[in-house]
Amino acid sequence: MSDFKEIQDKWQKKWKQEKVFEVDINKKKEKFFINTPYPYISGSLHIGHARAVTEVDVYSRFIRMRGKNVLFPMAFHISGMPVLGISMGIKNGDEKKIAQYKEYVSAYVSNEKEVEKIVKSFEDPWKIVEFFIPKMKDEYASLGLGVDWRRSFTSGDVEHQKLVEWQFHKYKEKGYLMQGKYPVLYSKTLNNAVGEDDITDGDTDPVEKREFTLMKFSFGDSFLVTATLRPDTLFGQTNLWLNPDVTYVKAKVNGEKWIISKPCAEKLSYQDKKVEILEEVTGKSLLGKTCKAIHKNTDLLILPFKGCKPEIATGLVISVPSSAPYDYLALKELQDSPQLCQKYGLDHAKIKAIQAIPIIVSESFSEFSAQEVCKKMNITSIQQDKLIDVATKEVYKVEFHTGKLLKSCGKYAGKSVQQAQQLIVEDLKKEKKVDIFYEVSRHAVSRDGGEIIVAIMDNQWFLDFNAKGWKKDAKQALKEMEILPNKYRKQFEDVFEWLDKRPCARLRGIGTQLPFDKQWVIESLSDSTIYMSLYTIQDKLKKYKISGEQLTPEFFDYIFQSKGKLTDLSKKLKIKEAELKDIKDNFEYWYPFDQRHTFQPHLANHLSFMIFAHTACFPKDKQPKKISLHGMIISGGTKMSKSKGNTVTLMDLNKQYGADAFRAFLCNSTSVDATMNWQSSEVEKTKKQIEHIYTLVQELSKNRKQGSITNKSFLSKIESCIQRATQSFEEMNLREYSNVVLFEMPRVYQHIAKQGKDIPAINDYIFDRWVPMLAPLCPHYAEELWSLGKKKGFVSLALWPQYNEKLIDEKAEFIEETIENIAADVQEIQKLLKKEKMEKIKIIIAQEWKYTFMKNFKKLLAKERDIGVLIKSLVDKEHTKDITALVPALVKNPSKIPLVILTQKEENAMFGQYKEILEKKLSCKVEIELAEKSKEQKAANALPSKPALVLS
RNA sequence: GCGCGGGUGCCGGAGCGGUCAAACGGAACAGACUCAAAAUCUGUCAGCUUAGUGCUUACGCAGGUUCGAAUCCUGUCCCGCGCACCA
Repeated sequence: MSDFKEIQDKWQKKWKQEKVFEVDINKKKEKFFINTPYPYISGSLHIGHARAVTEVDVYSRFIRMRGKNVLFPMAFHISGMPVLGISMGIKNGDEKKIAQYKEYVSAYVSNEKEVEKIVKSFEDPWKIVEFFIPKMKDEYASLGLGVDWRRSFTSGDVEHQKLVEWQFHKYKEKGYLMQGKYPVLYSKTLNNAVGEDDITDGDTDPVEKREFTLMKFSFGDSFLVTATLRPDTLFGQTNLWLNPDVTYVKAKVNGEKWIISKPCAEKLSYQDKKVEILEEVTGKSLLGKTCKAIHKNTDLLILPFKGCKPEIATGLVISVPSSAPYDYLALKELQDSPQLCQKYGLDHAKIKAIQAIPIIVSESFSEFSAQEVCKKMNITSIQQDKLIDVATKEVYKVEFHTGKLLKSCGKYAGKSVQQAQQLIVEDLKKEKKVDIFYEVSRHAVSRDGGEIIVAIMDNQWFLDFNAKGWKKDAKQALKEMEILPNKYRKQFEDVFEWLDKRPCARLRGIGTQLPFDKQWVIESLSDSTIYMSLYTIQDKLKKYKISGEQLTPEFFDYIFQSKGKLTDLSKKLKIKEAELKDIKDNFEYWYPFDQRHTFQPHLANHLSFMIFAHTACFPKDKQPKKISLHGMIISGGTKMSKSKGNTVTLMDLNKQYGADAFRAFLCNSTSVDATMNWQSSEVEKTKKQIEHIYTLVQELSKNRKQGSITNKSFLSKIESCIQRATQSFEEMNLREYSNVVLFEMPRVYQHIAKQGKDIPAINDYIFDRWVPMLAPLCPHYAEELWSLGKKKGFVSLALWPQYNEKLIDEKAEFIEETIENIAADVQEIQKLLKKEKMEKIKIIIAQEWKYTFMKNFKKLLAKERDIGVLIKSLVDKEHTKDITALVPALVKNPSKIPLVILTQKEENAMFGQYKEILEKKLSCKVEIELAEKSKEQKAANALPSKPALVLS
């Protein structure tokens, strides 16, 4: 057996040398442009990266063999934070990152000193890109991809950047961009917005932004400002909590005097507020005083609760003892203990008089949910904070979804909690009694140790998907697009419906600057929505040495939108007319792309943006034609991750299994849209299977000669294999296709090979078909077999076999099956009889009338199920008894109706023909007789294609 | 919570109104080949039954529609994924 590695390298080299996959305009052929999202540079590639490209490759190889001019290009994405993050990590001496990248680099470079030098150079992000891109190309190529690498680029290349600039000019012209306020996670030390990977443990314990409602309680010339997540409990407020040990501040916030915690004052200054601290106010000094309620004309007592933390929100909390377990317990503690009140100098009687106000009932709680949940969970003390947190969540969950406001809530009575939250905040906002404050969901720090808070950007750039007409255009484009599988269309529609505004630029990261506001960098999902168009012209831009300055908006207007005049543009940009025309011709020939194949979770973001972007930038006839989606990939039953150690890189893959085994496993283990589970033991089996096929085909190729094949059943089976493979492929059902070439074909071949007849002709026939059929799946083995079989040219460029429908012969297959069934039945009976030797087998063919009956019955059954009616219409006087017995049995078990119903004569002839074969196989005499002439009792049991058997 | 997808035999995983005890693969068991093993091939692989083509219980759970449901509907439990600046 030849080594897969050797074969793989040999053919990959040949493909490259002979430029097999470099394609140009060919007006004689129909073009097919397929692509998949460009991968992000981040180190070694793993099998997760490989799924989309491999599926595209297998499928596109089929399309190519069907005679189309196939373009499969690929590029690389480097925008955004990750590359920058790597380089910053290395610069900052992040040991984990340095070790990780040393490992990656040493996979390619053996000299340790050299490795160190290279990793050090990664302090410049471009060095990372420069180092990894060639490696990634090689790794991709090792999968046997038919990529036209001449058209490759990165999202940092000038051509790409100019394209994106043009795109954003288009957005601006159409009014699809807007600026506004936007809350972001923000590091105080980095002075910048941060993402998950900038935050310590941000990936494992994500930080969310929470929207608090600030309520302003009048207190002399100032306001005591509390923060709550439950504005719906407004009417249950009984008092105010603050921490007696904390020193608060009085601060001027947008002109008003607010009493809040010190950290809060600082945070507010990041949230679009003007803040000036006036003086300090101790918590103690406020205890026992009152402030004005905001929803009615009463006073609220200010009471101590040590659970109020100055770091969270304002450090002041409004008390709702009916719904909030903390409030209920804190109040109860004071009410139960005159001593405690005395300690704080409070009037116990006044506190004792405070009563929880019922405001909400829900599915599982009464109007005193706080009290109830504490009782249920055995919470008796304010000290049990872990339990109280759980209780609070539980109450909130139930009340939020099922709660209704009671009469006590004035005009909000009868509203659901969800509705009330919105209405109350809206109304109070009008009266200027509330404000909005954002807080992080947990204490978090950025990697340099700085605190994470929420800041409001007030000139954030947004893509406005609701801008005039955009959605309508996108929906229309979607309508005309093919979605595979189509079940995802509805999801697209839903996503389109809720898409609103999306921030599209950031203040940091690698990428293209917003051309009209250069402090912003276009965000990395927004800069990768129309780059597929660049594939059509990138090689020409390089060939004609077009510079960045020449790639002006007019240039793209002309190429992509046919705006402007060739002669004027040529003069202006100093590009030769012929060159401009060639570039445009290329775009016109290849675009739009025929298919984009990608990961299903991209649907709600990338793919949707892509459709929107295309409607904004390209004419109607250049919209994407088809989107196909694949499922995710897991390893050993769980998500791949470094920490689990179950990541399989393409380098591992190449060492152990090789491209063909991987391709076969990928396509065969599951359907395209389902989750694929990588299990090395299973891959091993697939590898064996393809090696087995390789040996088998190699052997059979040695004994070939054109000739006629008498076995019709065999021909029929192979022709239907081709038919099935072809049809499956057309629907991109790679699994079914691979089933046919990996399992069905060898089975059929081995079955016929055993009969030992017409072997050279059979070998010749199957070789010509099977090898090309294997080529999309296992291109390396297929090429090798093709050349071993002395065929000319690349099988990758050969034509896909045509199937001959006329040879697909249900009857022939049926006959063969029937004979095999008879043989099996005989052996079965023999076993039951424990009969070692048989002298004779009598095959008794059913009575003639049963054949006509069966034929009629089958026809009738298609539209009639009523047994009574069936009997009535089928019965004849002679066979009443038999028919009344047969009909119910056949209705109940239609599997007894033969697939093909022969005539008695045909069946008799068939058995006559196979008599000798049966005799040989069963090694005894075979006698055939018609039931009409038989004296055997069993003769009555015979049915079409199920003769009665009598052994002796 | 919202949205989407899914729960099938020892396992992976097809099937999406009748030919379904359920494709295909794997494991397991028995047999052939072999000195032996691997590979390969053949058979068995829910249970019972039988001179064969028969019966019963089965496709998360509970109901329903239908002559007929793994497949359609309703409810219910469980699992996975996405939820916006993150590529």
